[in-house]
Amino acid sequence: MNRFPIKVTYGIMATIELARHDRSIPLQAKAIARQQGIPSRFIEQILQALKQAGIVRSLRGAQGGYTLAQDPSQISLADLVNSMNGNEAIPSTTNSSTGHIENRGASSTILSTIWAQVQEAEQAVLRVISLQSLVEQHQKLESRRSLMYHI
Amino acid sequence: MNRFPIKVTYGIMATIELARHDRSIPLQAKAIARQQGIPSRFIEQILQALKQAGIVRSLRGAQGGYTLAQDPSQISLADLVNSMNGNEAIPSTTNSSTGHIENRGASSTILSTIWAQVQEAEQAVLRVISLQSLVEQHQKLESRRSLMYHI
DNA sequence: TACTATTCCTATCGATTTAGTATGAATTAA
DNA sequence: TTAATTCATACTAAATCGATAGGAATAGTA
Repeated sequence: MNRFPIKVTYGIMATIELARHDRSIPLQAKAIARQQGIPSRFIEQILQALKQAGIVRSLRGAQGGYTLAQDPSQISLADLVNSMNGNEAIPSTTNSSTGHIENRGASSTILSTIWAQVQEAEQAVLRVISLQSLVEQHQKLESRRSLMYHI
Repeated sequence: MNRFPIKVTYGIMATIELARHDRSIPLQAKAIARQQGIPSRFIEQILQALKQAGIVRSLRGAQGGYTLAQDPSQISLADLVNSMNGNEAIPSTTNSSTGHIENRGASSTILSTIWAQVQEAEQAVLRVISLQSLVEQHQKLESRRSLMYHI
């Protein structure tokens, strides 16, 4: 079961769609929504996040829409996932009211560093997967599926 | 910042406490709660989960409480985290109403396998950390802290 | 036996997060 | 000028998280 947040899933689906599309012609949020079965008002918000992260470019107005800002081979899954997870706000360890270093329990200190290792392991997996490879896998699956219906 | 769910964090703190405690004498939920600053009604629930997973044993009635079911060196962080995350319910890919294989989109299929890789990477990190080592790190941190206050 | 301390079971609750809608302003090609 | 589109912001329903609550079951002890 896919357990990425739906926002992340939709965002990836959208970028796959953009990658399959002619890069010189903007693709509208509505079109992406229709092709992938995503609520169009929702995908708009997600595309905003992708834009803030510099993954897509947008063109406003009639005939506007979205295009990829980079080559699919240069975009990693980590880029995509991170941009939609709202990029971790200031992980400072100081207490803002006192200005002192927070005195958390020892267990909390230990678990923080372990959590960091877990995060890094996840990032390592995601970094080596490019949007390019996602698109290729996508093509393979789709064609295999159409073959099956052919029999 | 520690981003494990609080349930997981508390459960780990509880097992550390149990590991530091004489294994032949049951330690009460209330005692653990007091020592670690955890709501006692809450830690009870978490200890139930740890019991279901076979990590702790319980004794009911007066003078009852909890003990570790295994040696701290035999318990991995993965065991702890998994037991409190409510052990992934039946990840079947069949649609229960139709009995047919679910026809998810290609992207969804791809993301499922990627999610599995992410999960495995996380597990790999957690598997190599034993409760034993957590306790040792805990001791070190505590003694370093008491030294600091000594100066 | 009665009393008390404890685990165990299940329900409820408030706050936060997630997933999605709604409304409409700003922008731009035609 | 119009229609199509992104952009900004607010709202809402449902799920999940972090607990709290009440009481049944169990067991040591007087």
